[in-house]
Amino acid sequence: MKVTINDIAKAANVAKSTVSKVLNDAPSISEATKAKVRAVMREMNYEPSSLATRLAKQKGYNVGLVIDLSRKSDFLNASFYDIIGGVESVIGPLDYELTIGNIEHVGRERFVSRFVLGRKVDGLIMDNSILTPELARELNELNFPYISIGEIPGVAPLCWVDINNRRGAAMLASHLFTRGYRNPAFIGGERGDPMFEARVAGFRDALAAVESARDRANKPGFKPRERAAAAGALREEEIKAAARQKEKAAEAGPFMASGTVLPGYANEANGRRLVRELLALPSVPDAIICMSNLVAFGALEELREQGVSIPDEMGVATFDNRPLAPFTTPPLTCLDMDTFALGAAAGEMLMAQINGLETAPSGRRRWVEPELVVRRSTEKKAT
Amino acid sequence: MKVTINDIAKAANVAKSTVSKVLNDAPSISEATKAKVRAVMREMNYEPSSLATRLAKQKGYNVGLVIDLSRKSDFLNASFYDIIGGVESVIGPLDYELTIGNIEHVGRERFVSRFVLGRKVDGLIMDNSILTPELARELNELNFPYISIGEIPGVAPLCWVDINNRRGAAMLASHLFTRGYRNPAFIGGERGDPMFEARVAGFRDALAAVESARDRANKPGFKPRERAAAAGALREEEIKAAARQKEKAAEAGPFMASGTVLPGYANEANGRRLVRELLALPSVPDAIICMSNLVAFGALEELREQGVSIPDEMGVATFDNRPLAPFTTPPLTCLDMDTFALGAAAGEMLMAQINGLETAPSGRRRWVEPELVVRRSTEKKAT
DNA sequence: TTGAAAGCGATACCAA
DNA sequence: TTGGTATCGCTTTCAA
Repeated sequence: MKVTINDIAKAANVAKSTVSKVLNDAPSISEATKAKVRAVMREMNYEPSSLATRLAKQKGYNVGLVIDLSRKSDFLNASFYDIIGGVESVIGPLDYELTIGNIEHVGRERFVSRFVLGRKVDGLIMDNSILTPELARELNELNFPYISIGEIPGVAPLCWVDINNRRGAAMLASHLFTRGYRNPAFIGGERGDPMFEARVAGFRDALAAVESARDRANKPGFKPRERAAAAGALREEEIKAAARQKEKAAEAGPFMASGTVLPGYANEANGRRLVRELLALPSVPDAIICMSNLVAFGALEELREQGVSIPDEMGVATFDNRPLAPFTTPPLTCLDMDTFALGAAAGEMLMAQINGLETAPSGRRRWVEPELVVRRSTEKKAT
Repeated sequence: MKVTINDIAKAANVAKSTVSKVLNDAPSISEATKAKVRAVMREMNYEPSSLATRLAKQKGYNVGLVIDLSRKSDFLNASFYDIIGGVESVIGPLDYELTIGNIEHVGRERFVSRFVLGRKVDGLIMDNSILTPELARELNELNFPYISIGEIPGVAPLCWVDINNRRGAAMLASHLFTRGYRNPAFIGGERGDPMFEARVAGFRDALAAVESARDRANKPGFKPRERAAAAGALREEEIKAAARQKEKAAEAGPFMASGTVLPGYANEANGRRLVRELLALPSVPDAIICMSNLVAFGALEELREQGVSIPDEMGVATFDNRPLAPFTTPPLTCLDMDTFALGAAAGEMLMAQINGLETAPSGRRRWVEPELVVRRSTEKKAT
């Protein structure tokens, strides 16, 4: 039925070890026999058994992508295809396979044994909701290669890739300032969630940069660049924005960003609720940064119902381009995340680990930079 | 470093064949030795090598899900996570793994050899854009188990699972009639695409049922049920709808459904364009069924710009609930597809094939029934 | 440059 | 109820 290395050896009148060498293109085999053997292989439609190869080579050529199918993360859900695509794009050409593991059925405890000790895979990729600090420690002890999608602060020798959420939030806030908004708020997300914390931190970075610009506005020897750079990881455009904001502040009176942050599970209902809270504040913000598309959608709805005009009275910006940002009324200014690149980065780091390319400490984490997509929801008329 | 069956045998003072039997819980082994061996295994943290097991058993315990990452199907993209979840939910508990294969890197020709002859997997799941008739024939010849997601008309002994698109379209159209719309059109989709053809067929089923109801309206012995059932695969509610429509027709004058179908690649721009075409028709439809969310979104935009009120002057319904239907203005009536169930069905059929459960011809295809979700876009005021 | 034989880590059949 | 041994299909020394 199925043709094996022995069949080829017999048919080609050589030893099976010779066939094996031809398979691996060993330099010790003459071109003549190589050609002969290859001809036979082609003729008999031979394909080596990957199982046998992997057993003999003691290498799985397989990486595991572990997911928790019981938990429906909006983000993962929408970008899963892209992440897989990214991972595949780097491991595929290296002849590695991708197997999907569902932690739901395996169980958190038996998980390590099954995948790692059972040598099903040579490396693991998982998101930070699965990769608990304990699991990380266990894998570290076993010296087993793995990558986390999403940062995990605290666990020491850990490799991760993540969207640069902190910079992203700063970009969003800075964009709002550039557009003339003066008091942005941040809504949605849960305390303790690393992604939320990173974004809030970025939000504060931008506020600090702008405030610092204002404070120094009239002092001699003011250097907005250095100031802003010191306040957080800001880019040149953002620093320029801060400088411009400085001038605006002079014209438009005191700068009042209160930096309101209202957490809440990121769904539509909370988007609405948090906007109501915002509108009841003593100093009502004039712009909102939303944790997710759903929050933003809820916010948009509520603002419409309350008769608040977007973008003139209130600017709205959000994280993620998908699935809704281009399709709301008005379309939402947002941060587009390159999730394919995220997957590819994870794949690359994992391959580097597996193949023992010792990663310098700096190479142990990789940020994928988000991209600002400007749409009508923040197109404030020039004031 | 890693502990194997030999280590266990030595440590437990038994033959390795005995250990193997314990591993497989063979009845011939005494409880005493089982307990002893198991204790040793636990102590030594032993986990059998899946590679070795699979080689020895000559079974891969692995199914391949083949995708074409270069092609971005909106549908697959959005539901990929769910489909995977569905597949996993049935194969996981059976100790099968899921490996993702990207046909982009493998190449269409070398694909069969790699996956099938290379015995990487025991079965294949792929969508109908990958599973060409030639490939199907090849797999049939090899007697290799595979399932197509999405029907492929024509290829004889082929297993597939699919959303019941024909019934879905009929449900949508029938819903429109029930709501008092009288001349629905269908826009978007490409001729030759099985999904498009199936939906158009369902659309016509519903038209035929209603027309038949009208034709017989005043004749004695009219039996709407039998009539409608004969016209297409319609459900009871739909038949009732047809009957009600009959009465409406009597009050409201002649029934005029022209059954306009306007194909076009399913994107936003075509949604707009096709709506313009619709509005220029001699007999302008009063309702639209859209091939996809993007088409529907374009349609909504265009209608708004043209000042056509939804749902009063024009009803709009669409396929798919995701990603936009709940979030448009007005929210879209749609057909929600249970893609998790689709994946699960594919997994079940594949497992049945792999395990040689001879599937009766009737079991060779499985429809997943869509669900109608009614929203404001078709809430015509009672006339 | 080629071949023979010993693994890789399990399973499975046949004796004991 | 257990143990010995061939086997799965390929790789990898080590001799020839």
